[in-house]
Amino acid sequence: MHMDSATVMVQGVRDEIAAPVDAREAQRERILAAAMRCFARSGFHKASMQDICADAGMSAGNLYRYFRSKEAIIAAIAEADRVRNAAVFEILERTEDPVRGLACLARAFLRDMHGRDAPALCTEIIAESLRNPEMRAMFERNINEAHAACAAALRRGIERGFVDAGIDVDVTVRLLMALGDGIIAHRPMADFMTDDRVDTALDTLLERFLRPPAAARAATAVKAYTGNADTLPSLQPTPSA
Amino acid sequence: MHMDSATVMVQGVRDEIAAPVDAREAQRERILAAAMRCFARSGFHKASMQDICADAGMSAGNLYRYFRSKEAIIAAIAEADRVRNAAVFEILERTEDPVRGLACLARAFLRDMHGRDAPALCTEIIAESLRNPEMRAMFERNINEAHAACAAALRRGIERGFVDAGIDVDVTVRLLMALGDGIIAHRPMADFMTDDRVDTALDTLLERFLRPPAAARAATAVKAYTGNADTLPSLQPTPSA
DNA sequence: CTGGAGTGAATGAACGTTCACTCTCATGCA
DNA sequence: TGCATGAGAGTGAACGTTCATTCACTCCAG
Repeated sequence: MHMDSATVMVQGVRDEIAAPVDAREAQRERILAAAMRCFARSGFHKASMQDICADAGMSAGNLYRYFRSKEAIIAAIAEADRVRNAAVFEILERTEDPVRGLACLARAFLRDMHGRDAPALCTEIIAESLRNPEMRAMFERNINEAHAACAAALRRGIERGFVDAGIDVDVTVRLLMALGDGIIAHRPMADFMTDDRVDTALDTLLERFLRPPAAARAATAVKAYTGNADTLPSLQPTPSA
Repeated sequence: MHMDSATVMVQGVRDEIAAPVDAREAQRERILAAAMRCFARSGFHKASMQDICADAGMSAGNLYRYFRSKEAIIAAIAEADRVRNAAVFEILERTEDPVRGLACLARAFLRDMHGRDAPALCTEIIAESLRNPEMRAMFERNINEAHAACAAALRRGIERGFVDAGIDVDVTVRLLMALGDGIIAHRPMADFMTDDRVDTALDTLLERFLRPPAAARAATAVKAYTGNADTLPSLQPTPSA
């Protein structure tokens, strides 16, 4: 935080300090990568600082020059998770039809959460959030951002006739998030949950759950979704980029 | 295990040995209850045996007379969880329409998983299953039982026209389980997720996701679901009970 | 020669587990 | 009845280990 604003303020002499700052940041990220592997392998509390040091190829004393404590490392990981997630949720703002947007987002989310480490880490963060108040505050901030983005998209979709006006938007959004986190946790334990089968089923679920019922759709002037489930959503051109 | 079969074999003289065996079992359950509180509060690895002893009102030495190790306590808790879950999934076998059966099951499941401890414990078990192979084996046995029950119910429902024949049964089942576990984890962090709002949304989701599409339904001779979402499923009379 | 990068042994606390011990009480024997 | 016996319930200090964290130290570039 301090680093970031300092960097901006001295941008004119960036060359003088960029090297050391970047080196420091690179070391921090090396430690974070090692910590994520260890935490995914053993959990926050069973993984020891010695494990992280060994994985990062670094002595304990040196590691403590970059992170004040184990808690600080955990917090940094949760924050990195938040930033990465926030990026994924921007898909919704660039998509006209929120149902297709959610399907696209789900694909991106599930692709991001592949591998051995990501699911274990994600689930560990949630489990820890249910007991550690500081972790919970962090996770809630994360999830409230995502919730706001999804809810706004759904309400926009309702106005434009893409989405059933009868749904309970807040509960629906949280149900979909719960589904996402649940899939992340369950997928590594079921080898038949391949990407394409899950994608197809999720498409069907989203289309049927969120679309206005046929009767209501017929009565609506706005033409709602009529394409097939395999088409990617048509992205709106983004004015700023 | 040994105790159980022994008890059966000497049932004629049960009075002589019933008292000590029951006392032992009562102590074991007292320890398990304490351990569940501690594990829910701090997680499997951060909760210490001293914490559990204090919560159970018992010395460390005595506790080890009832459980060989901390791992053994964790295993016993996971097993108890499995047994309790298996009971809930029997609802499906007593219900003609699996969509209503799943809605009913979801209600029972969410009611069971209330309180402060149950969600934290359930999530902790899943998180631990993603790294500890022994815990994973136990959890997979648990979930495969449930999966089989759900999948059988859905296939039966497809034959009878209650459920869309086009769904991917295995993936759909696992998606619904993921949704359930996700709700358990998310609900404590969102106070608007009240029982009735979640139940209503889940009813809608299940009805729309699983029912045959309107076109297919009209072409089917079997009359599918036509009741409203608030009605409880009509339970079939169970021949054995 | 100064200051940041990096080391690794040392520290005290806390961990899971063990063990020598006491207490209680039903039973066997006088 | 009165007493010795021993098995099971329960205790809590002690064990060796591992933990997160610290610190006196070396190294090296500028």
